Amino acid sequence: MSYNFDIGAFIENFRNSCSRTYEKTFSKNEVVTSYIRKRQQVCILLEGSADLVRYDRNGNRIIIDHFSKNDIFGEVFYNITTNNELFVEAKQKSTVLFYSYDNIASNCKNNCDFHPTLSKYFNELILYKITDLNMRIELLSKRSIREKLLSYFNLLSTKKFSKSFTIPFSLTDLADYLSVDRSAMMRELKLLKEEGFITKTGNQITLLQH
Amino acid sequence: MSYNFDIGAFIENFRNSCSRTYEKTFSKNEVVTSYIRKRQQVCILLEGSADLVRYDRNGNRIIIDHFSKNDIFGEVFYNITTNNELFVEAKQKSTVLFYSYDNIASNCKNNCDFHPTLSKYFNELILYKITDLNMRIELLSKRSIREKLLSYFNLLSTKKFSKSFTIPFSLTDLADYLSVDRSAMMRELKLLKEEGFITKTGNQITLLQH
DNA sequence: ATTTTTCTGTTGCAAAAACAACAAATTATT
DNA sequence: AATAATTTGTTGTTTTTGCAACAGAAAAAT
Repeated sequence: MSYNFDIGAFIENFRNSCSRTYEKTFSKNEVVTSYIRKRQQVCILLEGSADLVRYDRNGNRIIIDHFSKNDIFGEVFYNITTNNELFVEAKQKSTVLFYSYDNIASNCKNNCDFHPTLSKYFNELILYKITDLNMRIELLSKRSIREKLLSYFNLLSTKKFSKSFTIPFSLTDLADYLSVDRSAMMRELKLLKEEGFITKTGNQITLLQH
Repeated sequence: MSYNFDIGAFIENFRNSCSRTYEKTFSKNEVVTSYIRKRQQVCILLEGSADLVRYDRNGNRIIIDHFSKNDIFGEVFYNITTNNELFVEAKQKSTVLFYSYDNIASNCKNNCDFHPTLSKYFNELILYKITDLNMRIELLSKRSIREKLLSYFNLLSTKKFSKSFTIPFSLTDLADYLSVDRSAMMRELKLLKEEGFITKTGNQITLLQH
């Protein structure tokens, strides 16, 4: 995600200005938070990467969302309707800033610099989140693995302003993200290479004009 | 969508209090708006129903989102990254209230009652929108037509607090919404009936304990 | 009231995806 | 540095889905 304003710089400056926020660091595979009951927790990923995942009855893991630096997440964004619990899992050593939505919506009583400013940016933050979710829906609504892969690659390419880019996942996780079988996806990747759509070295992809 | 506050009543009271908003009525299949370039347009559906749709190269129609009374939509929520144009199409006679996001984010210079109040509720509105999008992602990430159907039915059932409910789509549109082939979906519906998961009379579905 | 259009329901067949199982390569861990 | 664990890559087989084509029902238009 990239914003019109420099949220990274903003957070750097303000992260310690209110005692009602706190930071915590998580190691790989640790559960950052789980979405169970309605809490007012909002989280910003300061460093590292994390996934929002669900495990269904069949034991399939679904990566609902993937977060990287400066992404915002939390239960406020996700009214639970299903019985299944959702987890945010750190994919590597990650630092997360926690704060309460109450202190954004109403005013933080602490008279701090942090919350009013965040408040001001909060709208823009969630509009970007919506854009992100819409893109995800567009990906998932593609009818074949090939189309999903190519759409996703185009997306990454557009973000990087380059025909070459790195997949921010392991291929195993990419399959869960696109909600397809991993081996079927591998087969399709192979075909895309053979048919001259892409080149691939490890997680580095280059889109070719076909 | 249902909100904690009565947005319907709010809109009824305030819709005419600012000259910077306007209403328009559309007949069935008319294009309400299209998402092309970055405009500040926000829309609320006062009456009727409408779909956000896209047509891809293969001529497939994808129903990206489905709107009913009091739903909010507009380009602000959707940064266009693909080349494809998006349309909002009225599914029946519909009335839409248009206003500008500028008048929410900054203050409306008109000194009206409408915009400040909307401002206040806007956060909650978009948080509900996010919840909706997340549910959609959960549906689309289901790996089979059967799972998609059952998840969607469970959702409708939960919303209505009843095992019986009406599909708010034609079956043709439902297939586009779940992003599956219509005939394959019909086949699966038939199997679900035969195997005692559901009963179905027209668009009325009842979930049975299996 | 009749015609036209859209929607529902079905089916055979082809194509695509999932499942399963395994070897090789890479990355973590001790 | 050696071992364990995870990820990548591959392929045969089964299952599911998409495609195509059509008839009947329902809804909309004239």
